[in-house]
Amino acid sequence: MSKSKPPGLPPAIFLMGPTATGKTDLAIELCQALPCDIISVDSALIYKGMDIGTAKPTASEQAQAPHRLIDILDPTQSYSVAEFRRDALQAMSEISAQGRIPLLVGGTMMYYKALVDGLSPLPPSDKAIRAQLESQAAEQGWQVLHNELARIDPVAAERIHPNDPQRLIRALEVYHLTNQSMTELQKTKSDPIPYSLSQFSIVPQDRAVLHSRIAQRFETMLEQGFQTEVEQLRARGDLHLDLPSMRCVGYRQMWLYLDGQFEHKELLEKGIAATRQLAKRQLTWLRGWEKIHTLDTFAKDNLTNVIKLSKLQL
RNA sequence: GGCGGAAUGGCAGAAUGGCUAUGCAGCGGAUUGCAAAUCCGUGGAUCUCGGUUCGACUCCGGGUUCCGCCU
Repeated sequence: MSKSKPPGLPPAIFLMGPTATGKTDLAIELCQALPCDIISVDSALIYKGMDIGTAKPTASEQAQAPHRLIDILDPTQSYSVAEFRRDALQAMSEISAQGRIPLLVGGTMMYYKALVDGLSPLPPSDKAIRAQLESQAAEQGWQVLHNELARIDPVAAERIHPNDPQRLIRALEVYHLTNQSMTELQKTKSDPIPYSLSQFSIVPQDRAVLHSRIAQRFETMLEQGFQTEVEQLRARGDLHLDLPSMRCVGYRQMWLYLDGQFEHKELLEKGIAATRQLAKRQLTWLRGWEKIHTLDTFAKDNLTNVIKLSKLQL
């Protein structure tokens, strides 16, 4: 073990990137070359029974390289960034303790963000308060809630748009739960991540190529029985479109298709478009990301480069 | 071949003489316990040639293409 960094922080590797760019393949190669253990950073792979539509690593891929934080929840459940951060840090410390390197792989960029930068001591969500705020909005309109937020937390109201129910509810919820404004609480932040990070993203250089890979992959999912997978989830009877799991890209569109909301041709269009939009948002996160090495999906020397660039910080 | 109808942005689709809708897709951005979520912003069009008119997506004529019906 080499140790060139005075603080002696253990190493960790991040492999980020939009959907359909080859993260899993490279991660498995890395595991064969370095003493790495994979931690999934993906808000959809956490769900059991959602395999085809999430492009979950196959059984044989997982046999080659076990992934942590996959299949940890039932689709009726929900997860959160804070839970992810807790679970990921736990897994990272276990891996490091064994003298191995945590390799974080996935595309849920807010999870990475929270992991690297930490979170503020905000309270967890509260179902009852959310339900109450939502019914208030249904009666009085979201503008009323926004006005209320402007009174208790003008700074947050400034940046949260009145049409953004998710953030509006969260900001009000925080206040109701703590009697302090979100802005006040966000002045405190948890410690930075105690690892020496090597961060990579993998992306095809040409957007058109990314788009065609996305289209191809969605069609492959259909061939692999994606419709049946969603039919089975529907048949359980306890799932619905308001659950985070069923709002995942592809699942939502398939659900609506099975409801008879549109034709098969539109399913294809809408599923692919939703995936492209996801990729675009992921690219937006990546564009401003600090200390990142960008790899090209089609480069032949990605493995070599990751090893070389990671060692610089080991 | 004849008759009728239609041609508007990548797609769908309004506007019948004077402010060039709108939706979807695309593109850019935001992002602190649902994030594969949620939200914000945004370029781009009247098939072609001529005519009428102060002014044409709109009215008239020629052409082209498409659709339907008939022979």
